[in-house]
Amino acid sequence: MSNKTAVRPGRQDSRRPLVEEAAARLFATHGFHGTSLRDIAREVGMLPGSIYCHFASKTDLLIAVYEAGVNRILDRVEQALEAGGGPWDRLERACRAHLEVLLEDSPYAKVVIRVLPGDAPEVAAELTRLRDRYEARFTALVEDLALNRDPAQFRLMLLGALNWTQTWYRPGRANPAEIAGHYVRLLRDGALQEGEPA
Amino acid sequence: MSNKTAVRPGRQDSRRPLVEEAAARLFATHGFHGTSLRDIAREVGMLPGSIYCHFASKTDLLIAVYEAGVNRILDRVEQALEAGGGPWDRLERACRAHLEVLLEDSPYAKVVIRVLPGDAPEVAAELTRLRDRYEARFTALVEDLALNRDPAQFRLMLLGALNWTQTWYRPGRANPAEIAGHYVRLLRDGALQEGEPA
DNA sequence: AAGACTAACAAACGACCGTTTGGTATTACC
DNA sequence: GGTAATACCAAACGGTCGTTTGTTAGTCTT
Repeated sequence: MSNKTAVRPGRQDSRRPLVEEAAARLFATHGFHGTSLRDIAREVGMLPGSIYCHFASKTDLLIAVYEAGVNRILDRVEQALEAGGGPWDRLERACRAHLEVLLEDSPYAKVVIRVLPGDAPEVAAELTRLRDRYEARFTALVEDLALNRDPAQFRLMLLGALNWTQTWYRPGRANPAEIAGHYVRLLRDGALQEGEPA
Repeated sequence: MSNKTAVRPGRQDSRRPLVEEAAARLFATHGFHGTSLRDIAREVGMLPGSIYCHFASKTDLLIAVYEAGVNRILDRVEQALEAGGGPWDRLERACRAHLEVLLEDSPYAKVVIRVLPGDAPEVAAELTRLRDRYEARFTALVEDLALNRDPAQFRLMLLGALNWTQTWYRPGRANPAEIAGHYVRLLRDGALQEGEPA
């Protein structure tokens, strides 16, 4: 009776990525405390205890998702910046990439924005460190604008507005490209310069 | 042995406000799922079951806190608008009031921003309705600006940036008045008009 | 082919969860 | 002063939580 081989894949961590992805999806939609290991296990069709074959604890799983999320945002933004261009163009493309991965592509990215470091106090410092890796990239982009003053407030305002989109965004209305365009244009020119005067 | 009267206040709901306030504080810092009724009860020195003398369920308690939070933000903003002024001045004062109550004064307000309606699916519609009460007030303020286009994106960007401050704000750095001033000025004039050219 | 290794199961652990029940002491009302 | 109402205690309910333990079945190495 050997016609049912490959049911158990054995050594190669085959289902680890599946666990991670299910966790990302559930953390993104229900939050960290709102998701149980049993929910995650059910999603990939295994038992709760089996998760510990791949992750030492629930918070370890969160860290893995968090890190993957930051990497995905960074990769996507880096890729969007390869085309070069002026500092304002580059900033807008970075914002567009940020919103695309956050709102449409990746539940991993959603977790980075949705789950606060304080949700897992024991690893809060680690999560903050991961978040800061991305914020640093954004700081550099804003510095390139060579603003006369308050680049920090500029950065905080833009990043805050971008991240908050997750609470109201629904597919079908304004898309990430349009939102990024609006936001960067507003910050650059101001609302008083927008559009043609009637 | 009647020299210890007034230990039990009896009929008048004396400790109900205490329960509500403790819940607001804990929901604000640890989130809805991260706070147990036992945590709340311990904070006010009573037993978990006793909370049900005042609230029918944990989600009912959340609704009460949520409603109080929205009312506090609305009251504070309304009060800040009494002084009149031009539409841009009024908007800045509203933002300042919003940030003051959110960042410094009231854990109730923090809950409205921190806790997402989806955290309590059974009452999500009710929580969204409460949130919308405030957003509507803000929409009116933006309409008064008579912008040429995209008042919706303008409102979403400003409100998003304001609400996100809760994730990075620490007392001692920029205060609410300064943040509101920066944000509104940026949105009105744009970063290119900021400061004196070197 | 034998042994080391590991993904996963099966089952349980103690702790904690939101909630309920019943009793008790205090207060307000007629 | 008797009675109803209430704020709270005391204790438990069933359920779920993150996690652990022991075992089984398959793969990889040699």
